[in-house]
Amino acid sequence: MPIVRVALPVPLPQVFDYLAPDASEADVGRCVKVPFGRGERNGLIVALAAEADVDPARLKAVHHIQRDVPPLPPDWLELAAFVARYYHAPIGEVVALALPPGLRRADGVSGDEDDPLLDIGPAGTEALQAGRRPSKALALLQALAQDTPPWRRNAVRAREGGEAVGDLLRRGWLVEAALDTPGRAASGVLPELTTEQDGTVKAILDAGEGFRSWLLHGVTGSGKTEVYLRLAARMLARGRQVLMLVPEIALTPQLEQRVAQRFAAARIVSLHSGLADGARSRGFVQALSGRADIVLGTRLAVFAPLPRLGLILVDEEHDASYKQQEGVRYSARDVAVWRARQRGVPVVLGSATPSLETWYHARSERYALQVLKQRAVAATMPAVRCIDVRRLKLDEGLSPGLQAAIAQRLERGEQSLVFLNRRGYAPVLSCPSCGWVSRCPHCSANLVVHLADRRLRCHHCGCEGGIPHACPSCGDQDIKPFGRGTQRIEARLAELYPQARVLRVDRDAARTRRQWEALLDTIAAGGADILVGTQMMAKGHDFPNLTLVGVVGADASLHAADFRAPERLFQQLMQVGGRAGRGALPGEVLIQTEYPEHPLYRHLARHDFDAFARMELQARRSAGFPPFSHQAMLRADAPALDDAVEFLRHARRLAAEHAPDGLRIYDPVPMRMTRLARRERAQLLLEADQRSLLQAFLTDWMALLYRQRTARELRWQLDVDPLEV
DNA sequence: AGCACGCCGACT
DNA sequence: GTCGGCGTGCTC
Repeated sequence: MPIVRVALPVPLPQVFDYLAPDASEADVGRCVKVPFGRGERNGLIVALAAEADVDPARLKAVHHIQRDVPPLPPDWLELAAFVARYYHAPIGEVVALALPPGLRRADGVSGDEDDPLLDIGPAGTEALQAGRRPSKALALLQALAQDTPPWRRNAVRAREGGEAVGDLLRRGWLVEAALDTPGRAASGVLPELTTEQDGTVKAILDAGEGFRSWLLHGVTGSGKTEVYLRLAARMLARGRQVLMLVPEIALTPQLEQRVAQRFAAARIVSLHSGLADGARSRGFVQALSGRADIVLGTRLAVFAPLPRLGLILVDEEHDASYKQQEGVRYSARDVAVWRARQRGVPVVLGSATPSLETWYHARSERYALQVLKQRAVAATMPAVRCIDVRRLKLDEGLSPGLQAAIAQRLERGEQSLVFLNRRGYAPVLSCPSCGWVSRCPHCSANLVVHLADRRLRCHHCGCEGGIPHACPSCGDQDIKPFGRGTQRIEARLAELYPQARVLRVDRDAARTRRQWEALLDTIAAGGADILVGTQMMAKGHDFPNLTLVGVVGADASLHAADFRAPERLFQQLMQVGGRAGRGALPGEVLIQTEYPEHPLYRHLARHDFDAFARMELQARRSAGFPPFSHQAMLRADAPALDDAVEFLRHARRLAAEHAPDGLRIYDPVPMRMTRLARRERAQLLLEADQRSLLQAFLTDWMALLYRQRTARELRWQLDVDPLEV
């Protein structure tokens, strides 16, 4: 009687054995429905076993094996096992996170219908000429007629008014086109490559098909995407699949559009958490069955099964959103590199501001390096200058120099951006007479003043209330917002330049994708003169008429406790600086600072990422921080801090008993933001110079910790390679 | 994580 | 006399 080993979505570090009378080796990698406890669960068969690990009398039989979908291949199971092992997460939780929810339910997935290539048929050509009355169907047909055929059905569907695609097919306006190679470019004319781009493409292709990690370090505007597309084209032409990871959902539609335009014949699947269950399952199954040619998505797309995988691309590899910050805390970028090695394919990590880990790997020749120094678009790097604000009288945080620069842009009809990483009107409301400040009742944070909708709001737990008219503590009427956020800057700019159109771009102004796109459209259409924005503005959009970026309040990150703060600040400033002068007009970046001589700003002014990276790595080397050591963080949270700390002390004692030489165990400390949403949090840092030493220890330690019984209100989790310490 | 079992305080 | 508090233990 065959026994199957099933991974179940429970926080237990084991697999569970079941009887499966009709199971065979061909069922490994299939989803199953099994009885569990007194209920039923969906899981994944990860292996066949000859004998059960437990008393055979305890075995139950599986309820149902899902055989409508091809099983997940062995390399995928290995990938899940690796992630479970490396991040010390239960295999069942890894499987639950990697599989689309719909698929896991194992109750029939309609997924793998083909995505046919379409062209305009004779009836369509007739309809275009017939001068019919306007309709949705005709509008779509007309839009398509402006474009180069063929198109994938799904790509047509994704267009504006694309719901009419079925209608067009029924009418015969669109017909199935002949098969084509997916790597063929849609439009005959490709953008010409710069010498650098060309060299990079050649170097990566010439290195062959085997595993290799590449860092593609290209300044903003150097045309990294074009390099990705050329590489992808070659892989598609060879009949291979391409996996392309991007940081955030917000940026995927644009890229998807561009990829779809370039590779009309390719079946493109996009995978991200914003997708409905059905769409996510469909995409996953298309990848699994080998029908999808390109999988484009956010970090969870790294788990897409790809039988013909030929290349992995990780765009903006430094981006923090590749690291999951809850549950299984995996880094999609690191998993991508592992996967490339496992499958023997190249992986290209691209960034204008690489993470110092990646940059170090490239310098120490573990990764191959390709550099793009020139902007592909006809534009020079922006001039970066510090405004020393130490002896200046600021007007709501704006220096005379910055104001003059803005006024000059207004005169010339160009756009300015004031960049400030703090949304709201003011970070706190406070009473000057008794010292009361607006504190969040659930977090160790202040409530932020939002004057736009007259609310006090906690940016950490989301709780909010009205703005009091008098001090809740002493009754003084004279309570004031202290400090500055985007709303306050926006208001002051509107006063200073009444003729200008001031537009705020932050998470409050762009809460939905629709709002965000509307803002981008307004900016692109020249409907704004001055932008006030947070880091949302730093990413990937071209505003040809934007020539000035003013940076306000950056100094705060200069002396932050987190050793990665300078890295993030430099990356952010370089990214936001890259927004200036991407068209024909030269750009200027003005940084208001009290430390105009700070090396970080000096390197930034010279656009010298390498010098900054060398300096920062030197500091990390002497402090023994990553990448010169490897870290893991055990975090605990409970209603009372003492309980969290007590658990970590206990964990530390267990650790000390088993600790090998070379493992550094720090003391449990409250987290920087101790209280969050009514829970108090503490953490315990572990560090070792050798990754293998740390990993071996963690395996033993986790086994001990999983056996501990803890109070019900205490929660803990391990974070391997934590981003925030 | 769920969900049972199980043993002590204030209620129809 | 019971409803329900959460400690403890288990899930193939």
